[in-house]
Amino acid sequence: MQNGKVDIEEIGLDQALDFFKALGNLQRLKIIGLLASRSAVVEEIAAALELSPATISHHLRVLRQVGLLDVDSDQQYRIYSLRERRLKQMSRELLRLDTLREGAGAFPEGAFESKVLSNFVKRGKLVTIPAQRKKREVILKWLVEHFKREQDYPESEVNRIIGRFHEDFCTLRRELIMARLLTRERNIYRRPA
Amino acid sequence: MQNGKVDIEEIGLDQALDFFKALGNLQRLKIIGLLASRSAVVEEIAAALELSPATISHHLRVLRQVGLLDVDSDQQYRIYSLRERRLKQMSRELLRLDTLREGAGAFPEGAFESKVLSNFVKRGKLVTIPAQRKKREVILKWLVEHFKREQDYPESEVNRIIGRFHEDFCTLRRELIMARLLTRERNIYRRPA
DNA sequence: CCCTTATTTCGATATCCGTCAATGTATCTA
DNA sequence: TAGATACATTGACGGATATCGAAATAAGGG
Repeated sequence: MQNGKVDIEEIGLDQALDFFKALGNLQRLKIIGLLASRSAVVEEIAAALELSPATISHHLRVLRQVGLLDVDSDQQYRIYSLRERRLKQMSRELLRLDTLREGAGAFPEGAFESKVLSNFVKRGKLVTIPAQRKKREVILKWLVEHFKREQDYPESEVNRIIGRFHEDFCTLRRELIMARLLTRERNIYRRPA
Repeated sequence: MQNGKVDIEEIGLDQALDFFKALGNLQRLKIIGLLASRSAVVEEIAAALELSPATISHHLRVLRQVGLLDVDSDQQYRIYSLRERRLKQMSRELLRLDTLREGAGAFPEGAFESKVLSNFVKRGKLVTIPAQRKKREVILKWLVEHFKREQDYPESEVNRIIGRFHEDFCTLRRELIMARLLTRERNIYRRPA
């Protein structure tokens, strides 16, 4: 390996993908295993795995492209060897959860929610109260947005606001309390901060 | 997870292969990333990745089969979550070199060598001395097998033994010394232990 | 019970990928 | 320089796999 070449690089989702793809193949895993004991030339590996040199050459290129192999030239031969440091580095850093999290993006807040809302809210009215918990949660969160935070509401006012969207304000008010989206003390309702 | 079930299992080459195959796919990597932030149901993931629920279900099965996911039932839903311990365990143990070494088998001592020998040795005679270093090494190792270890040989005896296989015993004798397969002190030759 | 909803399974299709023969290229030998 | 050797590359073929629609399954709700 040339001097001054940096061995540690930034690892993103693409790097991880290429790495796992490279190792997600039986022959390539075997090649790694073989090179873990000693370095070798193409024909040796081909003989060991009973594959054609062309195939081995192909696999070696894949492994080289993810930085797992070093190759030295000697006469006509190219001697492949395993970069153990790289392998260890990968196994350490590739599966760090924060890396995966940011690489994958996040749940689109609104993709599922907006679908539910568009299904249950027509022309500003809540047509039915979803029976399924996950959807009901979405509706309740949407409902509670019509309340200001840290402000006192008498029960009559709560009923009036909810009543704008659905006649059964009684059920919805109770659900909001159960979901802890509203609190009640001495018949005074608040939306917590 | 059920009580008493062992979380740590033996890891072989097949396990490693399935694991890397499972992660060697962009959508599945993204799913891991999503579930690293919070657990979710199939349709949420489908919405996040803009794929059909059927496709997500397929990917989730693959990830479940390598033990990366937990699934809990709630109402009609199945809530998938990431088994972080398993992920960490895999990243620690999967790429241990000794595991890979034994899983891959070793170089078949003789596959490459026997090919060289059959090419250069005809009816017990060495037809030519291979010019290429690797093949010459094979021939030299084969030659030195005709010497007993830890035994003194005068030069005339060395020449006689080598001469049984090739007329140019002079070159071969020198090569054997250079390859340290024989040693020479005061014109006495030995094959080291 | 019938209907709705979430998920899985099945079948079909398109794409990706592993493999090898043939060809190209560089290096070494005679 | 011609010829051999080791390896890389290309093209083609076949098998694996990702994807989705449709049908089956499961679990509730009215």
